Amino acid sequence: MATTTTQTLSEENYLKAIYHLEKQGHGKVSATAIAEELDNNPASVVDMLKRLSDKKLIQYDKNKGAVLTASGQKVAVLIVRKHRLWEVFLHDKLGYSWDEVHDIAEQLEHIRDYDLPDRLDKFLGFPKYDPHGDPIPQSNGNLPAFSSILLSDAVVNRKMKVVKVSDDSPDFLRYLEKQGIGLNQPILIKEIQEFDKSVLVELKGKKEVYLSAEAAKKIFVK
Amino acid sequence: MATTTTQTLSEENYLKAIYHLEKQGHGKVSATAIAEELDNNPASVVDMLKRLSDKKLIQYDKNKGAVLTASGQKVAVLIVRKHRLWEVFLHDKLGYSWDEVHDIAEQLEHIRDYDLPDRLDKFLGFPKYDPHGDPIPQSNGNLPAFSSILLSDAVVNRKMKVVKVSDDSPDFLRYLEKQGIGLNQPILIKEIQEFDKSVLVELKGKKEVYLSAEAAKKIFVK
DNA sequence: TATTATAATTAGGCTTGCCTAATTTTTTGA
DNA sequence: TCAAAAAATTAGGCAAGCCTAATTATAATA
Repeated sequence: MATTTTQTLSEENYLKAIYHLEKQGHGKVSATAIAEELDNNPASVVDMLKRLSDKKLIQYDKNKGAVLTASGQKVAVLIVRKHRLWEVFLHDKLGYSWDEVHDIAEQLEHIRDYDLPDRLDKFLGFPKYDPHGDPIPQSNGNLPAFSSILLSDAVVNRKMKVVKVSDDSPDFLRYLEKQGIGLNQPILIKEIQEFDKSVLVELKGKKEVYLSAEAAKKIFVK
Repeated sequence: MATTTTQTLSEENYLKAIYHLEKQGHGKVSATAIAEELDNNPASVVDMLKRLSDKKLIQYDKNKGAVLTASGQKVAVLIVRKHRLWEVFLHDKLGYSWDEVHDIAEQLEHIRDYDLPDRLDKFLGFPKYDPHGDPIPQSNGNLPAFSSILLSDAVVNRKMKVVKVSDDSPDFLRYLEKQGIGLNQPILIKEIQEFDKSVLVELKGKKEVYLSAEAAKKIFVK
């Protein structure tokens, strides 16, 4: 009974937003949280949640927030898969830097073709992670295993490797770039300041950099 | 004074349609012709022509039809460039057949990024023609030289090569495929029937095929 | 608990881009 | 030239998605 309907661009963006918010796990996915994520008005969100509910893509209850149904989840995961595959394409094949790929992938993720994600996946050599270290959902919807800790939770004097950043905004990524921090790069945590939780790390070439607590909370290491 | 505004998806499709109709040169580009091309209602077309006129992307006069302005032309050519580059990507890199690429490129052509067309072009090795033999506009808007004649206008007993088809619909392309006709393929025109203008051609392996006058009018040879 | 702040909802409105039906204009050809 | 056919336009409407402003529920706190 796979009544496979199609989603509008806007519906896809809502499902993706709900998926990300569920994943982050800051409690229930409220209308306000979605509005903030998508930078639009709570009243608009209520409209859309109604529509997504009617289409059985989510369950919505004012008190419990929005929850993806199995089919909503499937749609959302596919969008994330496409987004991350396209990011790899843009980065690896077209030479875009990691701070440029997100916005373009934001458009490419909506391209509809049954075969395209798998063909792209194969063409790219079945990558496991995107240029920000985020795991790429497989064709079956599974996410590759991924273990890491926040840089802000790391132990001093341990050699680690940057494996993911959880903020793909150009501003943040360019800031990291400027500090000399990139994906898969070894770093040594020298000290964590007590008073402001800022982290002093040593990069290749003995270069030392202070990262604010805010930044350290967006960097995952292993 | 390059007041570079952005077009909606629908506006882009109208500009592209007008571009193609201008190119075909069946006289003026009327509202009805556009409606037919886009498979929508003439009343809707009038709406949109008004909007495109206001934005100075076209000039519209009921009697003279729609004509792209310089800036409208620029937008249209870029869309065509993107469409054809993506078709090459889908065909050459992802292994799609020539009847599958059009519909996906129809979506990809709307992806917006200043650098993308040029980067894609470079990545693909600066192709001159798409998988249907249509010339790809260069970065500066120029079209590569292209000389060919319609198969229906060809002379009997001449060895020629299929260089372009002017109908990218899957049905037509799959029909050609089934007949054994593909791009860059040598064919010998054996005879043209007087009574129905159908064309008998010889393909590789001495295989002989009758093509209807309608089909022959959509195949370009050189 | 009562008050206040926050969240959710409702009502009403806007733009885009499409539609149908009716009307007017233009073209064609008898 | 004039009637019929074709093309263009106008009027009125609709759904998707967004908005603001006003209202109602819920949660937090003095």
